[in-house]
Amino acid sequence: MKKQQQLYKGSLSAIIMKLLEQNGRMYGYEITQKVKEITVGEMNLTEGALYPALHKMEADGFLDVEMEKVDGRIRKYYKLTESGIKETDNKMEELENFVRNMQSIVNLKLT
Amino acid sequence: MKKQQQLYKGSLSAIIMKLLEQNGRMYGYEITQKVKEITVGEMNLTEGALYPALHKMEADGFLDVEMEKVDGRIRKYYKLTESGIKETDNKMEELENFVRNMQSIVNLKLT
DNA sequence: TGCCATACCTAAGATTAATAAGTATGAAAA
DNA sequence: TTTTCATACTTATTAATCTTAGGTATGGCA
Repeated sequence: MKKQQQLYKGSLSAIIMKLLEQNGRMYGYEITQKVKEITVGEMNLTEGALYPALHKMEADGFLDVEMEKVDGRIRKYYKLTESGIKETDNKMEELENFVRNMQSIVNLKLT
Repeated sequence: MKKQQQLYKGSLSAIIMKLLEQNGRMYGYEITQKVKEITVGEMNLTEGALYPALHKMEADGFLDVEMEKVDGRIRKYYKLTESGIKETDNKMEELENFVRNMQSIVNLKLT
């Protein structure tokens, strides 16, 4: 049993937005699975964090939603709005600056 | 006026510990100045976050304190304990894993 | 039948940083 | 000389964001 990577608080929205940017549209559960897949199980987005985050981003006008019934189950597909695309760029710049600054301070070893 | 970099929550203790590891011992105010200097003003540790964090790390046994009076002012010098050194390694490994995973997900552009 | 994966949801709690306010010294500027 | 600024510490309140822990429901498989 591998140790779960804890999320640094503030990074979740960047993850969501970037995945939506890359994939066009996704539904919540799909996002959790994608993150698990990409990080080989090291990161696990909890649903208790994910869904409220999606709702907030929608309320903020960064995401649009489409409901679809697939195999008897409801899926809510999210995609970035125009404003969401801009916000994605902002978030990414912030994240990159953060990592750069952390690099300077703590001398990260990234293989 | 440059935009201040917000801290991703969870990163503060890693910053403090790594600076103490590099510099042997430091006092609170010195840590804030060091971070400002290294990041060219982009990061600004708020004192309301820093001091409580130092107190908690001391309470957790990761830091030792020495009080000194310099120029009529009290300074509290902190240094890592044995347990603090181990914790520093853990924190750094976590941080590196986090950045690696973020790399895989969002494709960070680091100059 | 019961369990598991899928797919959504929310309430309560914990953690952690920001904001804002305070105390105090000493040096430099007005 | 009075005020302002940098130094140096402190704490309480607020805000943001995640975890934990529950809940509902469908459909496939053992």
